[in-house]
Amino acid sequence: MDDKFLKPYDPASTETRIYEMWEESGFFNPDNLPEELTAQNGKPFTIVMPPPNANGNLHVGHALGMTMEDIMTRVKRMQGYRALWLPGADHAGFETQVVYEKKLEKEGRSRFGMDPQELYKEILAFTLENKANMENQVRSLGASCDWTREKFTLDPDVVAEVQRTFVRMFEDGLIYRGKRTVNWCSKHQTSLSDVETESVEETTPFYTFKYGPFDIGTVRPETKFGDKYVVMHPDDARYAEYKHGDTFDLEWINGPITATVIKDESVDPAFGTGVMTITPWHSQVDFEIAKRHNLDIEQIIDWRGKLLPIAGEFEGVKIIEARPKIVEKLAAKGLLVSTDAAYKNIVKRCYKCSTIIEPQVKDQWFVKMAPLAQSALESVNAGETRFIPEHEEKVFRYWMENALDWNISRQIVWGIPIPAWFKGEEVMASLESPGEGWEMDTDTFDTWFSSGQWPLIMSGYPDGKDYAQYYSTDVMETGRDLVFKWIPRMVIFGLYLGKKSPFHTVYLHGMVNDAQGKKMSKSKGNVINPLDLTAKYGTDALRISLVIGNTPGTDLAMREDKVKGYKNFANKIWNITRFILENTQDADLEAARTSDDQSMRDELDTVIADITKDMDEYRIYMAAEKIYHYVWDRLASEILEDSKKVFAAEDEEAKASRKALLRSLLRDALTILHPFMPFVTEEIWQSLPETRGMLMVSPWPQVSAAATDTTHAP
RNA sequence: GCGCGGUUAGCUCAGUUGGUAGAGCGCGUCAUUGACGUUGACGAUGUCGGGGGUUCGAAUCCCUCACCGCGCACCA
Repeated sequence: MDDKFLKPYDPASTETRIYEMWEESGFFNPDNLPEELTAQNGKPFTIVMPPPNANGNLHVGHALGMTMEDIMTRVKRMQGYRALWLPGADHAGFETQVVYEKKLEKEGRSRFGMDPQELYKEILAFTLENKANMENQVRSLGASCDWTREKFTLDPDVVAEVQRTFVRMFEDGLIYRGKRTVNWCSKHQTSLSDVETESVEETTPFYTFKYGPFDIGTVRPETKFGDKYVVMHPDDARYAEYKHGDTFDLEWINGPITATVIKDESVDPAFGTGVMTITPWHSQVDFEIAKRHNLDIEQIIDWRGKLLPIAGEFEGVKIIEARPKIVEKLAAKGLLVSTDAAYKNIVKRCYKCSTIIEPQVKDQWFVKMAPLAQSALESVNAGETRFIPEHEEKVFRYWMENALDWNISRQIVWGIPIPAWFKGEEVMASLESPGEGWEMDTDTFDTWFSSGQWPLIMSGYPDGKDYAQYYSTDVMETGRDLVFKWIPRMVIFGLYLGKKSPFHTVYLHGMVNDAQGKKMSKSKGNVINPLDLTAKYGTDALRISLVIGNTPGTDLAMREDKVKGYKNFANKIWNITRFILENTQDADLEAARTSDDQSMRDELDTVIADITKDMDEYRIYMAAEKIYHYVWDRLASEILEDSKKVFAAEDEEAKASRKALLRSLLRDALTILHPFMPFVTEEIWQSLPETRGMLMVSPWPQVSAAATDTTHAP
């Protein structure tokens, strides 16, 4: 017996060595798997790793995802599949640019005024450094992914493919240039998609002003300078005397103006006075009304959030400061009818800096979502994509049924350039310049535009050697929060480009919260760093503590004492091995089995069959718990205790039988535990006299048909 | 307002097609020079959110109410 078993299990001196052995073996690449392993099955099994953002450290949510994906991959590999887990890294456009801008701020610098190319180079250097760091963190979690196939979203071939998709969609009429209302962040100076904003309910005073013969309500007096249309429902009897197109003169903020009556069915007669004025440039709804009636659309607020010359004396004032002054002025003119100070409304804010989003009208590229969403729904209806947990499918459907056209233009440098060209009013989508006088778009793609194509690109689309074999992929394992941000986009692109749903199963894990179940956040100071935990308790302990009791889609409260408990479990396995090796030095592994021992062997077979089924059905949390119980409560507490009596007695046949049995149980227990706790199990495997090669590529135990039939409880 | 989820032991949560409630941690008692004190044995604590229904039988299926969490939202 190896002397190392005389001391407690030491993850620190084990994990790096074991990982290097695995990585050097080449078995993370399914093309290299031993023939005798893949002979029984040989089918591909593919998981695409959600590419972590290369702009910082992994958080504990990453640790959960990586663990789940690694478990699925390892089980399939041991079952003889050509298991391929494809790692990647995301440049994470806006996210990374925000991180970098914060860094610049700390250094007293600003992106504005910097040469864009210089800024790009700086962020690239920053990202590449973080990317290497991130990759090592993924390794330290034990991830058995194929690094030889790793891609970065800014690799030249990826960029080229994403740009080709844009051109193709433009040619197919699925992408258009539109002058439309966008979510504008005046701090970050870019438009944002709807999923990059958050809506917060806030108390904002609701003012009612006299507007000629009408009373009109607003929470945004600062936008009212250009309001020259007054809108009401066509069937509102109170205003029947006013006809669509009537004009009238009135006294307004900066003097007399002429206003026009507009009748539009979108106005709710029950809200306020049933009359409103509109500011089409700074409101989505107003913009739609203006378009329906072909009305003038005028910008009031500039891109920095300051009032334009139309505001007269208020020109150049920040809107937040202008508001009370405008109310004051209207009140002085006797035009303020009432103020409801307790009014609650929804304010949209930038999800990164919480700056209030200013709707602005801007020329941007939009993806026409309706036909794409329709195909995604049809695919799900046809059962081509299955959600775990099932109820998440409803969330997916809701998004697909309500998908608005998607703004993919970002006014930031850190991203994939949009291959679009302008010449006067002319617009072209093309990888090359269409000719003289054409200027390329300076905008970059929304990151989801590239990450939406990730399963395709990672599996070699359109003509890579892997593509036919590994697309579509098997499982997409990711966080529940991405069910409407990322999943729909992957399905859409997968169907559009690859003609198949990009994965047959979507496994969504819940969010990892703190011990009290509260969301982790830097401001609360309750963030748990997974690497602190692995350093303290070992990676295996962290992995299995993230898995046991964690049902898909349900949030997990991360408690350090739980990790500590599973560190004890890793050591328990270590000591089980010590006991067995100490007592079976002279074992004949082929010794005849007593009937007692045969029934113990059958019992493990039943457990194996049971957890194999759990794994097939993605009940990973349950499989893990069953193995844990078998190893600790049955094997250690009962079978080992019983064995002490057998060894102390005189029955030589029983002793010989038991010795062989214990070795057999240990080997299979290590095997089924390996996907969950790969390091300690591999380390022990390497020390068993009867084993050859690596546990990582040892076959998953085969059990008899009788054991497989677990439906008939005794 | 719409949607989704949750409500089970002090805490965090399981409970796979309905068959008299489980785990970990915590708590209590006892044991142990033992493979392991990073241990073992035993134990206590639950009207399974409330109400109604279906059923021989409901934590589990249906209806309803309450509360908590999350997401979405172009009511000025």
